[in-house]
Amino acid sequence: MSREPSVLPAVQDHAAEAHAAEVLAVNLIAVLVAVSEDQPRVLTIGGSALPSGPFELAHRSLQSGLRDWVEQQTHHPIGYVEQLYTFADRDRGGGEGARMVSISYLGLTRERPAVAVGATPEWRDWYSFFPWEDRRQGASAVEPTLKTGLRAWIASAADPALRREREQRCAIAFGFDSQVWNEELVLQRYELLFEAGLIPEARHAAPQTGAQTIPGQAMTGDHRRILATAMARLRAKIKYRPVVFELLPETFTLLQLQRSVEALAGLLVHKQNFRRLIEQQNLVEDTGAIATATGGRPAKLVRFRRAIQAERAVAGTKLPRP
Amino acid sequence: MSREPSVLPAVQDHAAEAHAAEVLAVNLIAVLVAVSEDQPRVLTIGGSALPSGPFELAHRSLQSGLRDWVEQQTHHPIGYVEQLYTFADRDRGGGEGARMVSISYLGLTRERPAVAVGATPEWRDWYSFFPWEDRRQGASAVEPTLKTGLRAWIASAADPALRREREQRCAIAFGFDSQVWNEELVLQRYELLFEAGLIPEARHAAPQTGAQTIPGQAMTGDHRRILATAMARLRAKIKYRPVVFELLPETFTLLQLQRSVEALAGLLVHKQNFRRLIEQQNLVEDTGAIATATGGRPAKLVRFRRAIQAERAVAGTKLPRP
DNA sequence: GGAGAAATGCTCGTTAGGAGTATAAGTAGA
DNA sequence: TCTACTTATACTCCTAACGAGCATTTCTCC
Repeated sequence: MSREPSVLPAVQDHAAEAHAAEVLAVNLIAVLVAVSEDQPRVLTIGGSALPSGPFELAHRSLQSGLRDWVEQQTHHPIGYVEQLYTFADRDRGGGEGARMVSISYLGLTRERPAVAVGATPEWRDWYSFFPWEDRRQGASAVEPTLKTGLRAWIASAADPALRREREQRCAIAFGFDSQVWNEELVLQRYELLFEAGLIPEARHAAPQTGAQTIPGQAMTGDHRRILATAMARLRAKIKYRPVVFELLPETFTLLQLQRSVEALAGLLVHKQNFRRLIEQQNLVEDTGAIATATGGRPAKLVRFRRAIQAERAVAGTKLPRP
Repeated sequence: MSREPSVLPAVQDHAAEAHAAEVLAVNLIAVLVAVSEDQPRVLTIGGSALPSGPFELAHRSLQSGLRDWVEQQTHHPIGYVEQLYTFADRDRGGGEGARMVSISYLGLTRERPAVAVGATPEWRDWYSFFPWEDRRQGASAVEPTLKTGLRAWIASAADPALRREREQRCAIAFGFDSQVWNEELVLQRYELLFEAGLIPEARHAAPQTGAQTIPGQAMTGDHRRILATAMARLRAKIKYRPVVFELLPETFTLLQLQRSVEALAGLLVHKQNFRRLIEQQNLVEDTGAIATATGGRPAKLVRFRRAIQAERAVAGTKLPRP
């Protein structure tokens, strides 16, 4: 939570109901996610910024403000919206004392008819911003670069205690030293790389080790961090709440469902166990239709049982291990 | 998420980077929790309001702003702070068009030397606001009143579909019809009671059924809802992150730990299984000291192993069933 | 010295979930 | 038409996690 630079000392005089409440600009930022062709996509403006806009008095509420203008931009209804995090930046824009409060949201939407590539807004594969987060083919291609960079950073620690600490944090976040990869630690990994100065945004913090920058596109301001937050939240959420369905078409096959979960988690799962899980939770029902196979035996087309939401405090789509 | 009244229609003209960003007052609200004498307490101002204050330019960040003035008020360090939710209310204070954005936080602190009762601020048992949430002695005393009220509300539904829906929501939230009580659904329960007009705050919404109001103290504005949010979050969190320790003294016995968990969850747990869980997770270590028993065989005094935080992506204190 | 209260140790049975084997039913191409 | 390949679907096995009890130990208080 140490996202804000610690510039000023703490103040003591703010039992300040005395002077009138100060006013600040409030901004809404959306991380809008869809899945197409087995890739999770995120909606960007100009390729490297998240859509964002001011919260206005005319808006009915924060959420509807967000909904309104996102739908206007994408011309698609957003099924699911949830608040992510609110933060305040001193740095941002307008000099001295200016302050903006940003409220970020995660939104899920269906795969939509393709929008022209290069257009604004544009859907981008979220792994183009976080290549190391995709481990569906095993360790990603950037892994060696990343490991080298982190090792250099660990080694560059002045005292042994600090070195030990860095070592441990890396081990947990990246699954070094026989630890397992935890797909939910997206934000921790990003923050480590940031601290280690291994990503372009960090070109001012942390003693440079001279190590090269990790592949993976940067984003405007701290939008990449916000995306990391969204990814972490979504990866956690699909395990205990059936939100994946917001990303799928009305009817789908179990494999499609599985591929979507895998795309989000960045991990492959055991097919048979995945099906068992879905079935025993009664999450889907047959439509009677059969999928025109892409190869292999045709699969039943199923649909999400919305009723399940009402029936019980729904456990959710757990995902089995690879 | 339908907390804001739907007054105005959605607006369409807000691709509005054009006109200058509008400015709004930003408020910080704290739900500060402690446990003493096996009761969870929440810090109130004037007995029925949560501490809150404006976010000011002088504050280093949102979190430190909160920390600053809460510590100033309570004269105690807060070990743990996490953001809860941000909302905007049209209604609140200064008429027409005035709008305030409120950012709520959950804070955990140690049991402190008692503050005089009746003082401001004052620590209050959180079950005095939510009597139905304490099921450590089995169903609470208010349960019959509550059940009657809800049944009346269900019956008052115009068409059968609506009736059926209400029935189901109650069954899930309150564990009617042989469903089990889920201690995490604090907010859902509150919202149902609100909708049913069974609590004082709701004295304007929903067709009154004439049923009496449920016992349980109301709070200023929507503070009771925020407290519900905090309770839900905390009850969920203690199951997968070792945050209970923030509420305990430096050294403690396993029973003390258990009682604290039970106090928060509002449920009793199986003692032996609870110990097994704690032990196999290596969450605590012996201090060598022995507790001067209150009755019964003396217990080992243990302390929380802070190291655990670093060692692994810590699973957390799971709690066994009653 | 007996009763009561807690601490602590151990067992048992069920279930969730990880992993693998086997078989069925399509498509694409030789 | 036959073969290879791909995917769907059904079962089996095994282990760890966890809910539920029983039993024993070690105190304090009558």
